[in-house]
Amino acid sequence: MSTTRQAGFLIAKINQAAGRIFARMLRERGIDIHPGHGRILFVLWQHGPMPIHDLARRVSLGKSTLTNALDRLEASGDVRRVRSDEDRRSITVELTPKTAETRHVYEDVSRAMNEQFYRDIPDAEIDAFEATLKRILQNLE
Amino acid sequence: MSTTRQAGFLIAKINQAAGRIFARMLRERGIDIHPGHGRILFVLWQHGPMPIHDLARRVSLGKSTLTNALDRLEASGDVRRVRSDEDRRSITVELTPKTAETRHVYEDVSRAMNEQFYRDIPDAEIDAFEATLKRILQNLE
DNA sequence: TAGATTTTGTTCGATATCGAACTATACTGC
DNA sequence: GCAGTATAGTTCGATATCGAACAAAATCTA
Repeated sequence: MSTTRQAGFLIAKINQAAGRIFARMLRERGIDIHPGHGRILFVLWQHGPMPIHDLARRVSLGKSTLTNALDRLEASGDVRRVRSDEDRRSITVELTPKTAETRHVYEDVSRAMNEQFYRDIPDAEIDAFEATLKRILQNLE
Repeated sequence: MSTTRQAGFLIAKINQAAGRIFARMLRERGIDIHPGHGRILFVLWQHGPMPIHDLARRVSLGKSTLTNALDRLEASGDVRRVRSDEDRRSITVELTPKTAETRHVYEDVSRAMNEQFYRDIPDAEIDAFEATLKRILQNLE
């Protein structure tokens, strides 16, 4: 493997920069959501209610991070925790109606973010790029 | 821009997962360096001493984050802060000889990390991928 | 050259993230 | 069924990261 390979470094930089920009955009629109929490809502919007351990896997955050984040999202009225009947250990996380409003703003900002992200990059290159991202993600899981 | 675009989300996930793996690998080899601090050392190894504001730009971390991280790296004897003579506001950060030892381990781990990252992905695809990463980084700066 | 502006770094308070240890519940093999 | 193991979440302590406000030094402008 060549020493010129530096994907981890580049991705970390991009993530820092993109996270700052994304948080600022949301803040300017009156939504005070940290990117990590945004990812949680995003997954729940996409896939519906799910237990915490599934959620942790899908957003790639540690369990204890989820506990903390869900405490906060529950206090602000965005999600609910429901203990499962089949498995009394498991807790299902579901969105409240309140989040339907923020969803539009979140998606607008995501779109704007993507536009900046991919400015002047041809569609074919973007497709290839995202395909590689998915392969890398599989390699890490 | 299609709604199927989700680079930010994928990159955030990859960054979380890769960061955890990277930190664990370093810890197992007796080096207790958080990925963020590792990036700082990496840049200094690559480019030599530089003022804090340049460093912040190159690692894509906020100024106040750098202050904190450098306090820690200075306390552990890895870096030194030297106030510049030409510009009395500016502080140059330089590595101490101590870090020469950790550099080998860090580079070994980076290599191992890259291998896992890019497992089963052809070289041509990797080259294209990293080229796109660089373009995206420019779009965010 | 004096006052305004810009740049550099720090301080401060708030929050996110992690791993290790823990509790409670479920499963498994005998 | 019972002892041992595995799994789901939480708690706890340590650390990273951020933005806003600040202080000090340099630069610009009139």
